[in-house]
Amino acid sequence: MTGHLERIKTFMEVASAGSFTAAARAQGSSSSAVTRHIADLEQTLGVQLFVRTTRKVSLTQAGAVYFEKVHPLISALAAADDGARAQQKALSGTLQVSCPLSFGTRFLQAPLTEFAELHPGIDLRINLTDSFVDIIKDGYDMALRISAAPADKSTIWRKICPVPRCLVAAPGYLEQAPPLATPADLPNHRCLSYTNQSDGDTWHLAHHAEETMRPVRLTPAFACNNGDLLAQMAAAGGGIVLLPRFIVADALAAGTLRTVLEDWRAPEIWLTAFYPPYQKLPLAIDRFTDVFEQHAGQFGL
Amino acid sequence: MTGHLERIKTFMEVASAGSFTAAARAQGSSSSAVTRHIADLEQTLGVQLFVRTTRKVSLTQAGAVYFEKVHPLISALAAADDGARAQQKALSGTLQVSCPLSFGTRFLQAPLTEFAELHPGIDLRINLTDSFVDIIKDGYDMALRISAAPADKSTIWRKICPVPRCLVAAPGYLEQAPPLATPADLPNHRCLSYTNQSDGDTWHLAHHAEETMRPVRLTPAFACNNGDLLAQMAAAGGGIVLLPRFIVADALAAGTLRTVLEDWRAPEIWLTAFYPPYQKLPLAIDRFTDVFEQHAGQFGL
DNA sequence: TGATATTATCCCACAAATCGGGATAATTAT
DNA sequence: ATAATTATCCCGATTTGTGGGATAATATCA
Repeated sequence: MTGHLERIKTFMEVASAGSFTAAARAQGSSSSAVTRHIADLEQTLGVQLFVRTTRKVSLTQAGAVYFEKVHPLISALAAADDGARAQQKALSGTLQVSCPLSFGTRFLQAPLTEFAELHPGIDLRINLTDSFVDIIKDGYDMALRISAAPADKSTIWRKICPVPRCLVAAPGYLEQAPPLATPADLPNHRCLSYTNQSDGDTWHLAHHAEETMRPVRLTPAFACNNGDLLAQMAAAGGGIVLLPRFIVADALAAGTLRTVLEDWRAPEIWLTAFYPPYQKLPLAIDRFTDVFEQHAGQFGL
Repeated sequence: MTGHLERIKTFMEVASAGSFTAAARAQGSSSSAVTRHIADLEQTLGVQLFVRTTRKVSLTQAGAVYFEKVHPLISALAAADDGARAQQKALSGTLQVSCPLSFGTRFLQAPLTEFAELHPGIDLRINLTDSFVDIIKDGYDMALRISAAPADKSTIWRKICPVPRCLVAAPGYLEQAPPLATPADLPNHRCLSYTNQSDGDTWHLAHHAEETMRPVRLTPAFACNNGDLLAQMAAAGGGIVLLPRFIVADALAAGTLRTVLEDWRAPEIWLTAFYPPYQKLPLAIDRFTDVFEQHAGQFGL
């Protein structure tokens, strides 16, 4: 029962050549193989496909009908194979990318525009969200994330660049707030926590180049999974917040926020690209990563 | 490289089931077989079809495209197989039959009409000719012939019924002709020979129930490959002719021809059906033979 | 957080299918 | 009549495929 397709191919060869031996030659096999292929096919179909003497081979009516039906199918199958082969190197189709919202609205336009110009055949689908999508289940080709240590073992990931963070608060808040000289003072403050990663209610801070991080448990006054809204809350005097610098850069320049505890640093977090566990990335994904990384140097994080 | 179709089937099974082991169960094989089928397919296509961890299996974009292309093709292939299977028992399609002209014009209408009523799905193609067609090359499903001993080894044949022959001449011819008492007198006569079979210029005759035939070499006055025309020539006084009785029956009744040498008989010839060298005849051919044989008893040959 | 269960993959020995070559019988061409 | 071509059959050898167990990874559940 195995090798059905090969038998059909032999059948088509014989039908075209009009001879078993000619088909064997054309196929690079032996005449016994051809005989058996046809015999087996006739057996499994229960129909005689050829009427044959030792000198003449001719399609039966059933054989002719079968040939007509099967011929375009085999061609289409081969075409499907070729199409699949081409897909690996295809710069077409769709490219589904997930990206954090705050980051995407600030930095994605330039690389996207360039990529779209370079590869107009690719249909870019960008999903801006701050939640961690299931790359495999939801069919993403790439997911950009800003996180500490990629622990995901079911994906491929690649660090793009570090994302500096800083502690900020509104000048108005600080004026009326308790003193703030070291992280030990933080529990007395209103702190706004980012609730996407695991534990937003604990900050880890280290002094200068000190190695070990010290955990600081805070009493959250407000929690949100979006950095921009956290920054707005802080600017409105909501409290202290630990955020990527790029999110608060404008507010810092405008003076609506200012940094606190500048001598302390939080653990490094990275802009990281996650991919489905391909053994070899399709070319389109590769190209997108190239373009994106090229722009990453100019983000000024 | 062999077993491509089986691999594709496994691929489709996995794509549907969303799991290798589930596909293995559904297919009645082992998970190792499934793994290898997919791996081999990916190898030959050069594309990763599934993105998989030990817990999740998901189609890649290339895999999804391949699935969409391949799915209808596999179904169509299976349908083609089923179609071929049905052909053996099909009472549809065309039935190409060759038949001698003189015979066909006299006896074919009734069985054809009945068969057409019984099997309206079959497209009957009757070719009336007195020459021996190449059943295999010209794609006939059946060829009726009137001949002595079927020597054709590349076909299947089946005797339907004997076709009595008789020697006849016009009364007008006989009045002015030399005496005719035994075959030995024939060389002195004008004889009309039928030139389809091998040797029309030699008649073999035996007296009564005598066993051995005696060859009589004649001097042909006219030769033709059509019995009706020979009969007309004889009726016009052209000479003596050896013809199937059914051809001259009307002329005998009308008196335009009468039999001679009634005590002598020519070798038996048979109405015979020839078929392509099928190992098992398709049902449509069988049915046609049935109807035809049923009528053959009433031909009154 | 730790233990359990599920899963894809790898490895290995065994079984099965396939192949090619030679022999055979049939048939056509010379 | 002879030779050449052809489909088929048979047989030994090779290739291929398979299933079961082991393994590593991962998700689920307590």
